[in-house]
Amino acid sequence: MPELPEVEVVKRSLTNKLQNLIIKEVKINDERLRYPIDKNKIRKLVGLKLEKIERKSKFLLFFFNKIIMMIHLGMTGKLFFVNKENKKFKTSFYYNINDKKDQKHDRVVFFFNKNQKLIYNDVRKFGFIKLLNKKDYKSNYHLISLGPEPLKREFHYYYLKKYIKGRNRIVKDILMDQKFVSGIGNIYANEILFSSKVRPFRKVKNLKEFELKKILKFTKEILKRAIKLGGSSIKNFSSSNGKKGSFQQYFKVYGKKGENCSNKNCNHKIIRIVIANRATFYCSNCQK
DNA sequence: TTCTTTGTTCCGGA
DNA sequence: GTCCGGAACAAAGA
Repeated sequence: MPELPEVEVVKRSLTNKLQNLIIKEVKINDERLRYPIDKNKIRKLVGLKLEKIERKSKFLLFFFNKIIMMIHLGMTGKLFFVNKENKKFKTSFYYNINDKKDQKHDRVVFFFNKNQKLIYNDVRKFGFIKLLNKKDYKSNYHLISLGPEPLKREFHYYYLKKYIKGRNRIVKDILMDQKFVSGIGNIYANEILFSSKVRPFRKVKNLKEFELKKILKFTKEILKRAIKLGGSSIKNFSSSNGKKGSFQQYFKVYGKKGENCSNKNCNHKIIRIVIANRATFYCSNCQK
């Protein structure tokens, strides 16, 4: 579930805590993630200083001298920070260190100096950790074909117009296409289209200029607001007794099948359909 | 047992 | 060759 806003929140919070610390040990509990972890490469991190953390699309990039560690959280990947008092945090969110259910899925533990730890936890193991040298990084196939970052200036009307020219695809599909724009997944695609008042299965070639401009505007607005609110936490996050991201409180359609449309003067119910095997929610009255 | 969840890749057909 | 849509895949919980 982590999409651009959640990954950005993780990046910011970890930067505060881990920048300039040195890795002392890496413990692998389970290397069988989406791609098996290269144990030899990951051990080479020992002794290196974490210089900075960046985010590209939904990827986290941990820069060490000569080595870059790329982490993708997949569906259920989480990064926990554990401070020297042994308090465990999910990014900025407090967790119970003794929660055995959580610990079961701790796949990799990074021990830093000053008694700080970073834990990669992943229930379903769809995430991955790759180690790249500078050369691999430049040609990495995950990164090389990514479209622009939606919050940057290069994601603008003329780019969009040019990209969709001659394409016969539906708008929800293209919003989630990482080659078109980076970092948007199913949840935010649903929300963006609701705010833009565009039905998810409209063909991009049939969208009017004002509709395309709304999609651009709401893409930027919704992602920014979600980052500001600490991202969205859904499902199993609710069991924690600490702080959570709160954007999910502002979902207007995602997961709202059968509920009343949130727009004033609309008494229609939110519909759920499946597009390209993905749950898709919309209001047939408000979205044209 | 079956269904659901997601991002990504793969493949067949147009 | 390119584009598009659907299926498959990963794993685990309900």
